[in-house]
Amino acid sequence: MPTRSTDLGLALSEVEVPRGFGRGPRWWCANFQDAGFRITLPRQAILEALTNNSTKHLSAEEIYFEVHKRYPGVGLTTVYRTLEILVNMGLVFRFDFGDGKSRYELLQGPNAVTHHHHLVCTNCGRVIDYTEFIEQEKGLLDKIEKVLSEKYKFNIKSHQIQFSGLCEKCK
Amino acid sequence: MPTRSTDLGLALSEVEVPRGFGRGPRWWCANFQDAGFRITLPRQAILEALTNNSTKHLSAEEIYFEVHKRYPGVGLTTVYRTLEILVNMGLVFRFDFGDGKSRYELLQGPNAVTHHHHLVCTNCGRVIDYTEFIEQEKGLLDKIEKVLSEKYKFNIKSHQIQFSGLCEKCK
DNA sequence: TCAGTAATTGAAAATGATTTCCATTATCAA
DNA sequence: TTGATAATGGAAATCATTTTCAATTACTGA
Repeated sequence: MPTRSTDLGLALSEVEVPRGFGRGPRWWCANFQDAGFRITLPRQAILEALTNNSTKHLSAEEIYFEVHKRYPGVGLTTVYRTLEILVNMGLVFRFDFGDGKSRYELLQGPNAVTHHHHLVCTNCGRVIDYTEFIEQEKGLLDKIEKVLSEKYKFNIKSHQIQFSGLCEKCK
Repeated sequence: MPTRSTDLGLALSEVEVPRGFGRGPRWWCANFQDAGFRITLPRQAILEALTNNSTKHLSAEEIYFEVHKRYPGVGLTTVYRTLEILVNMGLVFRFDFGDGKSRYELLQGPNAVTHHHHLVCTNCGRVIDYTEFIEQEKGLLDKIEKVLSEKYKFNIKSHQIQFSGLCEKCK
């Protein structure tokens, strides 16, 4: 049985790897070790949760609940700490839709979402990931990124476009 | 003397109106009254502070300090309440650069900034308002806004573009 | 001009997301 | 296997923002 347990009452199962992706469930291990971080069970659990929910915009607490389903020993503090590491490493992007809590999305990995363009209702908080104009946006954004990187000496890691307004119900 | 005082110890001075702008210091009064809100001294002070600092990205507390210089009787609670009204009316835009506090910028009025495109350092929090590519961005964004408004039945009020990364010092 | 009335206010308390503290536990290089 | 040290979880602390509430104020109609 591909399960092992620890004193904390955690259990790590093997993750199903979708066919067609070049990188397995532990694609991030090299990132961690190169940066001097250790591979721990809580971190594996958190990355598993992020990978399995890459199309959602989970908050830290929602990630905690998600992790908690399978690894009840992992604490909310560790979720926050791990997310900070992941954001700093550029593996995860932190969004803010104005509802007072940060939201997180995988930037790299087997289920990474690469397009972070949103339509946000400022009243009810509904978020739509729109995928129209990807190509046109990409062309312009790449050009802008190149120019800004050089002019302002920034090492640009990501970008976002956000339209805000009122959705049909809230108008 | 163009100053009057109240029981709260407030003092409202006349505001210098820059020549060349079509709208005076009270351009927002109609917005407030049409929406059923009253014109009060604290609200005048807060709009004055926003107008005089339109190129900065002030937090609620910074706006409070700014207001406090001339109107020491105005409380932080009122600053928050007024900002919420202004954001809902579309006169002010609320940003979040990831440092845990919201930032506010005038969308309308004599000193309004219309271009909300930023380059943010995720380490030190430095924010650069870049003005390159305004025309090209505008063309594409207007087109996207039109299509998204119709498709998703949104009443879009504003947009933002944000590039995140590390500045020269933090690399 | 002058109340009457409901909106607005400031201070203090409450809230809620995130961080810090610290004693315990787990990872991994030697 | 072991020891140094990184990582952990729970509790407490922090900090931005919101709520509560009694006092004050702005605007309405007389």
